Amino acid sequence: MPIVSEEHKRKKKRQILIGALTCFAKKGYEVATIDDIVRYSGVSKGAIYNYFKKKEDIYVELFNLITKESFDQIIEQLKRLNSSFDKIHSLFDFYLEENPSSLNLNESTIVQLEFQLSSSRNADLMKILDGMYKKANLEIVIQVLVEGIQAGEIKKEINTEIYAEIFLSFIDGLYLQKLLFPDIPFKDVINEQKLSFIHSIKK
Amino acid sequence: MPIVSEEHKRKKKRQILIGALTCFAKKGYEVATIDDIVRYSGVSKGAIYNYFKKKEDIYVELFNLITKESFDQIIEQLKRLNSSFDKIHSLFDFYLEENPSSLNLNESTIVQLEFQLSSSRNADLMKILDGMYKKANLEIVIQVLVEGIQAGEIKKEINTEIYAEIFLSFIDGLYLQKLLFPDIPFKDVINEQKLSFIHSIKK
Amino acid sequence: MPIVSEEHKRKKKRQILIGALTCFAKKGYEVATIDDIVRYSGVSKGAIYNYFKKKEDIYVELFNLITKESFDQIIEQLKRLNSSFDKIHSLFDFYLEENPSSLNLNESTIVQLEFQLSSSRNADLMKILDGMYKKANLEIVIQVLVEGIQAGEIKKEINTEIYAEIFLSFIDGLYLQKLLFPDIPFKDVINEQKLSFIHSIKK
Amino acid sequence: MPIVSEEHKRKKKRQILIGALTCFAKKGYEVATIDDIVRYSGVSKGAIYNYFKKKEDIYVELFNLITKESFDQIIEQLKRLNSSFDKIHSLFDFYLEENPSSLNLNESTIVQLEFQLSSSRNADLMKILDGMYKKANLEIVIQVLVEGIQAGEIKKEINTEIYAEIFLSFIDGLYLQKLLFPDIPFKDVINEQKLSFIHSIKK
DNA sequence: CATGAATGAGACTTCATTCAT
DNA sequence: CATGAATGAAGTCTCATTCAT
Repeated sequence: MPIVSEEHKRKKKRQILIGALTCFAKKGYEVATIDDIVRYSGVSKGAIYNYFKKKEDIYVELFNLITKESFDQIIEQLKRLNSSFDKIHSLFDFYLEENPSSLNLNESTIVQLEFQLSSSRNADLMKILDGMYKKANLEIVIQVLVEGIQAGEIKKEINTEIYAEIFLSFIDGLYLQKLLFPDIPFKDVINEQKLSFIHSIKK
Repeated sequence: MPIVSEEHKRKKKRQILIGALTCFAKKGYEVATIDDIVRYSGVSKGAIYNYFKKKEDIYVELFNLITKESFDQIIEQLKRLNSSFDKIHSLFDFYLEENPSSLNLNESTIVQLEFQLSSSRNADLMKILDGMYKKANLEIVIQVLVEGIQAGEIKKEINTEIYAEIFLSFIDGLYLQKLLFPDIPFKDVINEQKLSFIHSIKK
Repeated sequence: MPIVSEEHKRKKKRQILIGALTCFAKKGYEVATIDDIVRYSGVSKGAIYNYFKKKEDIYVELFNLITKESFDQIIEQLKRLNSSFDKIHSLFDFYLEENPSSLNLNESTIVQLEFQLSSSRNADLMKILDGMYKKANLEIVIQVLVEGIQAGEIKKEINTEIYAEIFLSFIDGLYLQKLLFPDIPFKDVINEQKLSFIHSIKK
Repeated sequence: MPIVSEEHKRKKKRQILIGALTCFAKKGYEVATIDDIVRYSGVSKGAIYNYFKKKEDIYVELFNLITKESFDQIIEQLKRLNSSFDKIHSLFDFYLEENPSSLNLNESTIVQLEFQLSSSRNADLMKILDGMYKKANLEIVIQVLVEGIQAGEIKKEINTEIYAEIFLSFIDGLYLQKLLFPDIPFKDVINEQKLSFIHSIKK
């Protein structure tokens, strides 16, 4: 099989990462074993170590993948909208609806949450998260708010960073709540907060 | 008749739990070892196993302890206040300020977050969390809102559960954000969201 | 069993080292496994790691032990002799006769040879060997020669370091030859070289 | 008829062996990996396994190669000399000077030493070494001594085998010492031993 | 023949738990 | 009850060897 295309390599890596996603989501990074990933990805142990030098690297690359894919999707989604408020609606909705990514949203979410926790204890992970996350999340929201101000739709007095933080805190927290209490009517919770949020920033 | 007093036992258990709190906060439940707890608590390994049957039991009891102490404190704090809005202010502030508990707040917070994540993967933990957490958090907020409605300070149309969820999601998320970006002006973020929140429910 | 005497600990360590000696001698450091050492020492895997942080540490401590024991024995043996030539005879004989140490001489020899080879490839090992070996071997021989000069038995023109090197090279090489060709009459080889050596340095 | 010429095969094999020589010298047989050999030889892993059935075979053939080349060189060198003492001088000098072989002497030396150690633990290797080494080394020295006796230059009472052993022990040991203490003035050590040796056998 | 991706046995090491003292 | 040495299952990772292309 050797002398294999770059394409093949990328596919194999993705196959491993998707297997790892399920494992890490189900059991958590520490508890999930390489053998679990072997089982879920269908890739042999040796092959996994051809693509990743150590378990942690799988974790990091998986986080990058998840973040990048959701980032791309948000960007795509926002491009199609004009009004800032539509965009804000869209942001609120984004994180909580199934989307067409090949990555399972629930799995991605829990892995992302755990990665964030891990990062708070590990300087190396933190650096990665800092680079990825800030761009991928904080900046997007700030950008939407800034555009809204420029378009005269949003009050210019508001501190965009603070409102972006409010938004992200709410979303992150909602993820957690959803994990814990799957039965709560999250749609309604989102809608109420959405209104509240928009009301606070609307001109 | 026990050979050592119940009092002594309780003290020893607490000593272990406080050591464990630091360990779990610093490294996470899976990575922290019993030997770490030995080091941090000053209690020998054998003794630890006299008080707890397994590592997980330490985790569960620690979570109970943290939850109970913060619960007691909140209740205490709320009792001293009359207006519903004062209580809501107080709730917002509670989680983010140092408080007089013997338990370190930052440590408690990260352990609680991790426990919640663990719960979402482990039915046994989930049952414990379900019992504790709902009471200790959701119900408190709902209770404050209900009292506010009865006192005529808060709109009676609002769905108290939804607003309690909004509150908790925001707080949980803020915890995470704080772990990740310790430099952000959280006081301001809280104040803005506080205003937003109160505005939405005020009569 | 805990709260155990230092004596007990030293014994256990020695038990492990003696097991390791056999394993390393039989298979070589790289090929011998921790499980081999478990089998030969009768000490469980976990216990071994209570006494040694890693496999290499066993190797190093074993080398130290072998070196120290043979050093002590040589010193003891030399102390009982007066004439320099008796001492030189004794040195030649020392390495090739069974001695009363609890350590098997053949095993010790091959482990020492391998350790020397390893050292030439590993700076850390080299440092250890440099400290131990030089003192333990080169210095002893030089000392005997210097005393012989002072006593007027040995020519004062000779370079003691060079003759010590000749002696050690011969002995080291003889070890190797003995491993390879156990049937050769080593006693005779030693005797001839002994005469030759003494002749060269005798006043 | 073979698809590639025997000549090509021999060249490729030699290329692999020379790469392996560097690897085994640098890291030792056990620690050096096939991938190391791939890197150093520039021959792909699959190709290596076309020419050698297993790693050990590379080791054995490498040892054969080294031994044969040095054997040929010594023979060549000795042929040009007449006096037995010149030959003995030449033998002493041979092992410690750079020579025109394509094989690096230092690398060859350490690989040879390690191979000898390995042999003492492995009957298969021992058989190979027994065949090669005895011819290549012991016999050469004996032959020179015998010729010296016949030529009336060397005492006829000496046991040639014993003196050959003395010579080889000294050389082997000197190799080891050189690895361990590269700074020692080996030229002087050799010269002294040379004189000693010749003095003992001279008529 | 050449290539290098794939395989999995097996190495080292850690750590929750037990138990002799 | 307290202690910490002992245990061994189980995890991560390496690497000789195979084999599809």
